[in-house]
Amino acid sequence: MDRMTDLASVAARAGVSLATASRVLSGNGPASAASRELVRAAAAELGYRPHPVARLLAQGRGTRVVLAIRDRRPSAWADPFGGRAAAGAALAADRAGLGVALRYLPLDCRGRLAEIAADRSVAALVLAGHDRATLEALPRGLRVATIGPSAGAGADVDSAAGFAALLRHLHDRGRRRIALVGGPRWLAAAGAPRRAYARMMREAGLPHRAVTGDVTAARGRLGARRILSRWPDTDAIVTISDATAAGVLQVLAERGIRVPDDVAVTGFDDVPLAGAIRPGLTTASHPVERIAEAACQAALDGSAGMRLFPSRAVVRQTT
Amino acid sequence: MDRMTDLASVAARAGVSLATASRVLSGNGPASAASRELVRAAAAELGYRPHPVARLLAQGRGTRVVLAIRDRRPSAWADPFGGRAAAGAALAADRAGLGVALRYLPLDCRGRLAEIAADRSVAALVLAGHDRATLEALPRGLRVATIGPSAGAGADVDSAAGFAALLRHLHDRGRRRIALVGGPRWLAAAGAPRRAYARMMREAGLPHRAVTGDVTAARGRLGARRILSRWPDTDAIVTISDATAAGVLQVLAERGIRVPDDVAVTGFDDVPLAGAIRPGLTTASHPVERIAEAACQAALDGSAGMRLFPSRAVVRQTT
DNA sequence: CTGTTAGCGCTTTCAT
DNA sequence: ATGAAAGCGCTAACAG
Repeated sequence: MDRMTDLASVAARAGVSLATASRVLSGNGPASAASRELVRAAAAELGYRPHPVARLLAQGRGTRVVLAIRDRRPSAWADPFGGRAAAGAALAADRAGLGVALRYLPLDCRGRLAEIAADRSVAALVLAGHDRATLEALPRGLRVATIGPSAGAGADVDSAAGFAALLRHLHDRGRRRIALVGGPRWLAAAGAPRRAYARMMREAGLPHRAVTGDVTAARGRLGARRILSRWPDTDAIVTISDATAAGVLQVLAERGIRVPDDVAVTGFDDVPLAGAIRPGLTTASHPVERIAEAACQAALDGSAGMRLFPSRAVVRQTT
Repeated sequence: MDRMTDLASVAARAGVSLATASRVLSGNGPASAASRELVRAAAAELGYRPHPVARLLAQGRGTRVVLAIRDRRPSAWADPFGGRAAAGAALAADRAGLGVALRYLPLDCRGRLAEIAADRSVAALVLAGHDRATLEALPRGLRVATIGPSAGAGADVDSAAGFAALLRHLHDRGRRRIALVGGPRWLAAAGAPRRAYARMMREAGLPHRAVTGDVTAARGRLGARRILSRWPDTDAIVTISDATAAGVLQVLAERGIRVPDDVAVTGFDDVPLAGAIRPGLTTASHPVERIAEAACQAALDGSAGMRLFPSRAVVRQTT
């Protein structure tokens, strides 16, 4: 591969200094219309391509954004959510000439965060699954955005609203004994649904029937069994993940309980197969890629403020 | 944030030259045990962290690996496969101090490939969905690995074997009139299953019954209807994606055709919900993350040779 | 508005 | 085995 043309060649060809060429091509600093024209032309003729790495080094900025998920399970990236987030972030990073790296963070992640901050190849950090304490332990001097609630910059999905919409839908359909297979405390994403459920039940004067699950079908089965034995007259079961809902559906089918006639069921997330199975799973869909994209963008821009994305209820046949 | 220690400080503290410090810390070039010890100690005491960007610039290498998928649909990244591949690649890239950028490539992608090659921030390209012509159009002087068949470096899933295993399983269960909902020509990943099907049917002396679909439930429904009207005595339907299989299952259910008693069905890929629904979908599972990881690694190492990963049949209740 | 000149932090010849 | 010095390609003060 023959040597690629550099800024110096462009400057020479345009008859201006290196600095001027840099100014017009990078868009920073002043430049007369005349030289701007000259430099542009020279760059085009020479097929000049800036060298992002050199630029970043000179500016002291990093080359990649780290997308980190804090979770109890080291396999957290295997969740359907993980891949979608990675894809969204990588798309956004690409627009900035950067790349994204994935990291898994244990629940206690102070050390890891410090490591990330010390890595000068890191341009920004996008954090998911954090709690209050994590946010406070965030090293200063590191561009950060969050996926999920936080005071700083980032993006989030309004899962409280989405979950509430699902509950309201059930209520409208006449369901009054609604049970929840919620998530464990450490699962940050499960907090909003749990609170939305508690609030709705309280306000509507309905009984609070919650058991703890996670995001697997196995725990969905377990949850359903517990619910049916503790509250046999339950007429709806809401869950925090589609897989959990699928587990619930299994138990219901085994026991000859009709869905949605006897018991309605809802999932959460709208994974690929949710709409393809029969009965189609009522759930809420989340623009995960766009959320990750927005968070990535926010981290890079250093813009403060949270952007909230909708959690849209998708009514199918299980309700 | 106070200024971070650089190599010069380490060298000074160790009482050696910058060059020597560089040699021991980067592991390239000779160094006496004595100075090695000195430099290591100094680095540790100072909490020295190398600056990856500077290193990469000095070496003239890029900072990110581009993961590009060639497809007819610009939305290709939204496939379940996309996110998993992105996650795997980002994990591998991270280990090398790099990041991953995602690109969509149209079927005719020569221009795009040239662009990628001209971008000096690109350390390597991992290509998926390519065909023969694409491989030949690959710009020289660019580290490349493929996900999918190729003569060079990369990783692939042995989907021919996986699909054949599924067919053999059906045959063992006594199925003799097996129909295929295949993929369109342009969908590279559909080639191996199609050929495996054609070959198996021929060798077993069974009738060849194939219709064209894609990776959606809608085309699965359409495919199933076509198959049932053209070959009403079909006793098994194999597909190239779980969503397609789900579509097939819908049509079968609508018509009161029992699964697997009357007709067996198989999917392909083992998406998250495949095992959670009832009847559980028989399919083949693919270590997509590990494949992307291996391809990424291969591209960065510049190591030639393809690594083949198994496509493992997962028998559940639809067969 | 423009040119000169130092860096950015590390690698890598080239002598010694 | 080691050191001096020349880059890698670009940006950003600083003068003018």
